Amino acid sequence: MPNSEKTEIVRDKGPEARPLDTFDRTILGELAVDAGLSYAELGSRVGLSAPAVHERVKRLRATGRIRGTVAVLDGPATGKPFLAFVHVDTTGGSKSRTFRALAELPELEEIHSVAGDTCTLLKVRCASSRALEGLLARLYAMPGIKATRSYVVLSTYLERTPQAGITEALEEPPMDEAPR
Amino acid sequence: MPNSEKTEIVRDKGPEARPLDTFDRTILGELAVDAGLSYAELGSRVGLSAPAVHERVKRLRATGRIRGTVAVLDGPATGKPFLAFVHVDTTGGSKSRTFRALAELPELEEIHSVAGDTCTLLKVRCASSRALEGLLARLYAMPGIKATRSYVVLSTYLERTPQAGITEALEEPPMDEAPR
DNA sequence: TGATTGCTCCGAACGTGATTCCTTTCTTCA
DNA sequence: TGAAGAAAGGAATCACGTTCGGAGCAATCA
Repeated sequence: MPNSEKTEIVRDKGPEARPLDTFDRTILGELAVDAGLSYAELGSRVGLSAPAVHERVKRLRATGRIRGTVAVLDGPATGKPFLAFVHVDTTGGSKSRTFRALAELPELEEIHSVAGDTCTLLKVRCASSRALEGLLARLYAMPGIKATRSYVVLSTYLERTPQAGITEALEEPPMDEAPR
Repeated sequence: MPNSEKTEIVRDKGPEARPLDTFDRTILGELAVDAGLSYAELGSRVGLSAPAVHERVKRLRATGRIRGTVAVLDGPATGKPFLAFVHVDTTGGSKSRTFRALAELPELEEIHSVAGDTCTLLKVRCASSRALEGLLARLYAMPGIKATRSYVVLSTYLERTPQAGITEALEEPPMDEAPR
């Protein structure tokens, strides 16, 4: 199972990283689904030896393609069966201070600044609707919070971390008005 | 590093599982942040020996508290810098067929059925705004899709998988109208 | 109160797999 | 055509996951 750091630090290449060949993308695809694979198994799936995939995974970590490996907890099974998305309207003000305070709560899973009819989108997972109420109360106690609109999740059909695959077909020009 | 299965199958206790003591919750908290910890390191952090935490992690897996361990990929670094949430209005119809088709796309990260002024909420990560356009085009080609409203993410301040912690204070009664 | 049962923890030993080293091969550039 | 760099494979080493046996502890029941 691909270990975190532990190997000597490989200098972060930053933006000068190469463009991800097929091997890399296959490795990423496998690890995004199950990071508990042995290098031998991973190697046989992508068609490389264990040391070779080890080298590539090390590089994928060093270049920031892999941010880390985590255990995925089950919300309901760990006491937080209640999931909601909260749109927030804010008036100007120091959003980063507010966000930092929110991020302290383990109930907050995502905080995005979005374009649309609201400013901010939160993903909240908590124990009950009462806990959401408590969270909203805290929200309104913060400066610059104008309004919220909550979407309570009734059932979840899919929930996963970023995947490696890219559907090329989505990029095709939608209209046939010859770009040039 | 906590391995997946591999150990003999421990009978899934289903709902009869115990209520998660402090050790369990600490272990979950650590693994939700970094699943690459060795059992020895994990043990020293929670105050147990390696075999003891191994036993507990095995149980946490068997009882479904831990759904799996995955590598967290970086969207921009893997070619998908564009993130959006799409609210979808559907008229009755077989949603599960539609959802299954959508889940095939690696661009789809989340599909929730929600309560509110829309029916469904999608989280989409793709290569560009054009790809989102292509995805919306596919959406409208599906039966029962009435309207969509998209929120394009400008910047992400927090994004993580479910955490183990629970903020008890959120559960406190919001009003002082003595329940009894 | 005392004995028994079950559970969980720890120390030590074992085996597997991660990690490294080195050689070979392929590609690229002079 | 020759040289240099990168990358993959094979083998060896080493760390860690995993198991085993025993001890401590709490709860149950006689």
